[in-house]
Amino acid sequence: MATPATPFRRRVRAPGRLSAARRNARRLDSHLAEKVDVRELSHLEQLVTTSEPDRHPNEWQVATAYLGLVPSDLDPGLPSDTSWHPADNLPETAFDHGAIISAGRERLRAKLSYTNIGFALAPHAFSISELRDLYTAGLEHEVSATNLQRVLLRRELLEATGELRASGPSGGRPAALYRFRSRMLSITDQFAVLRPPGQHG
Amino acid sequence: MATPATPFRRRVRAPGRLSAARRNARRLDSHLAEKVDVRELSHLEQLVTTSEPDRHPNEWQVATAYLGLVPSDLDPGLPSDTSWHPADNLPETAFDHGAIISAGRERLRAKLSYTNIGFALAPHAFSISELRDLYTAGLEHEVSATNLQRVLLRRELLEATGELRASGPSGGRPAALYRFRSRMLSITDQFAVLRPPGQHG
DNA sequence: GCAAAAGTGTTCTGGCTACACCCATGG
DNA sequence: CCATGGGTGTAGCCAGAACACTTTTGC
Repeated sequence: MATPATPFRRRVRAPGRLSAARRNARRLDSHLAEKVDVRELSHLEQLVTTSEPDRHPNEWQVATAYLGLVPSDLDPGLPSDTSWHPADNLPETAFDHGAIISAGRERLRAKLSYTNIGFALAPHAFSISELRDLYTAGLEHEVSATNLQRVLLRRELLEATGELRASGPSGGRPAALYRFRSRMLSITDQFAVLRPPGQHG
Repeated sequence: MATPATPFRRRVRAPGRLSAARRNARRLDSHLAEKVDVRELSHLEQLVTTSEPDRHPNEWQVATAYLGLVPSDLDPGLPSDTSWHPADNLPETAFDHGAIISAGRERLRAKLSYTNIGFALAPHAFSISELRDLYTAGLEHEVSATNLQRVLLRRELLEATGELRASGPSGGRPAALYRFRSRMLSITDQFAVLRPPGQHG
């Protein structure tokens, strides 16, 4: 996937500003909300905290990075000084921001395997191939819709809604729609791993 | 394993004090060192940062928890107001400390599967059954020395030193000694998982 | 009919677990 | 010689990957 319109994106630093994902450590709910409406985030978890004693002349500053996920059918508005960037086409980043972004992607990648975190990326109802695209982007490797469907059904993470999506202008069988059984993050399969193609397993 | 003398332990709060693992966020090297000599830690990684705006009347306090590992053949000295506790027989913990400790154990458990982090728990040279005890404690489930040996050799994490450990007073074949090939933490097998017994796979 | 997209049936794989068996030492 | 602890050989298992094939739509 060459990430044309990667379905998940991550807040990064806009020129001259800290993004919402990197505010000074203060009360989370009141300050992340300055940039993105936290209520639109389907998942939020802490990544790392860095202290940068040199930045400010009189006091140590502590910055905490968060990973926030947004369902693919939402596009939260941002203030004009902040913007979205596809995760694999980021502008230059300063300091350790590159490492933090890697950590975020890595965290998502891992949790896609053994938790139901997909619910945080997906709309309430979706076809398997739509979900496949989300997993492909999150896992950073190709995923087969065929197998994804069976893995997630076997694990009982998904259930069919009974609805069908009308087929597109070029035809094709209408897709059955599914939803996540639960929208609470939980470790559903402690030891499960989704491997990239070519890594037989 | 009912944890008789669990070979890994974790700093926890002693009455009326924060342990070294939970100091206020300041420069790490200078403040963890107040309690434990950081140079004795074979591994140190950040867990979570919590801000507790209510604790101090005039300022927000930010506390960062770390997971530090010590090789099983060392026993770092502590100040008299601090002490070691076996991880599954802890004194009462306050606030979110219980969750933080779980997070630490969980982190170790996960990394034992897909990294070479065992080097941080083990002495420089060890027998497989000694290592097995460390893995058993860290993974929190029984581990077969037989299979552990082969898994870690196949992954090329271990190498034989060529030395033998003299057999004990009750006899038994002398154990071959091994060492970790590398003592730098690295993700050696991204998709590997060590499962508990009874979870065929 | 034919292309496109979705879905099903089935086989294959490989890393890990399980288990039977062999080796070296002490007393 | 036998108990004890260490080590090897090999079979079994199963989640998930691979792939062939069937179903449903648009034109």
